[in-house]
Amino acid sequence: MGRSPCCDKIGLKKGPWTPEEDQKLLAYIDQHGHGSWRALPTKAGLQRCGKSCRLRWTNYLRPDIKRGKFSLQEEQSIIQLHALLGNRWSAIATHLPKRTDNEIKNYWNTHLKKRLVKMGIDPVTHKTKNDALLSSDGGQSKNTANLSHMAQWESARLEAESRLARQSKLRSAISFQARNSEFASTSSQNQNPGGTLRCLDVLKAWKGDFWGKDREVGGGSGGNSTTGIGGRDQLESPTSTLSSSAGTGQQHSAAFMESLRNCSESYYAAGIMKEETGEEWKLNPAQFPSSELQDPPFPGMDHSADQRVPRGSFVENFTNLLLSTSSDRRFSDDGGDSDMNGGGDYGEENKNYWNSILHLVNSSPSVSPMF
DNA sequence: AACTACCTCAACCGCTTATAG
DNA sequence: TCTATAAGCGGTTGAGGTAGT
Repeated sequence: MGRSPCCDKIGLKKGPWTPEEDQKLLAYIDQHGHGSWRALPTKAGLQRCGKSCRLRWTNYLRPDIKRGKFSLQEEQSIIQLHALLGNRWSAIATHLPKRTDNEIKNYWNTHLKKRLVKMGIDPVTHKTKNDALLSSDGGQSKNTANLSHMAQWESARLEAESRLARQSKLRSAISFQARNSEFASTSSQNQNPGGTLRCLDVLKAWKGDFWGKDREVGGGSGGNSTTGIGGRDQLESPTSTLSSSAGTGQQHSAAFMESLRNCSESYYAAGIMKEETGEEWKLNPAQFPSSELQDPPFPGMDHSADQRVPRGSFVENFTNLLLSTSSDRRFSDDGGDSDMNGGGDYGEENKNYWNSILHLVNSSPSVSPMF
């Protein structure tokens, strides 16, 4: 399988973009959408490869990118999501809709990682040095295995969500031409920058699978989604409709319409609106067998029934599981725990740490304002 | 002022995955 | 099923900026 020559082609420019090039790219995408990135440079009159154009657009020119300093909350979000997802920058970026994966990655490597190291926390494992020593005792293989198992499951979920997103993007691209005549610009919509509205909130999907959907729509019991208007719970998470009843779609739409009043890009809004109301995010059972999404081999869960109701508090179980890897706490199958050997202040710290991660993904922090 | 070391981040590289034919 | 192509993603690089000496 031969690799395309990309920028090695003679005559293609590399390096920093000039304002003139930016203008050309912006003007072209404004008018036509990006379409095929490979074909774009020729059509737009740019001496660049398509890949370079795509990166310039996604990382810099996209109109909805929030640039500048990261807020404290954004920093916390990144750290916590990194603890959960690792170096999955694109996945992390979906939780920080106005930030690009590249920006988050850079910020992590240049700021946050160093800060964690200074604090004595391993930026890879998110464990303190003490914890690393404890782990080396070797008495926690079971809990570590559980955590690993969960991480693998989460990875599988991310991949599945990713597939779904790509399919939806494709459909969007197809419908783009039709919408193009109505809207002056389609660039944001077509690209769906950072998944602003389509954020693949796999973690919420996960939560939703276990907790049911009444918390997802209109409820927003946790975190900052207090108004129900313009909040991510209602707007951007495609997964929020994955397992909800058909009736919730209208609720989504209503909340979404409300949020549109704050949206300066009507074309953008309309494009997504179509998808929200058009059941774009409904699961295709053929591609997502229910078992794939609803059968996590997770301790403490009752897998026997169709409605997989956790026997205990899912958050509690999850936190305990995570915590157990550092405090040698056994995790029993019925959600209980026993043999609390270590912990103390340190265990409490860890519990708070991981609880904060869960809180983050459950409550859709204030980093999520849509526009 | 001049030099050096370090930092930041836009951009590139190359691998992986998805998709069309 | 196989192959070629396109796109996405994460790791890395290097030019420009800044702080320290």
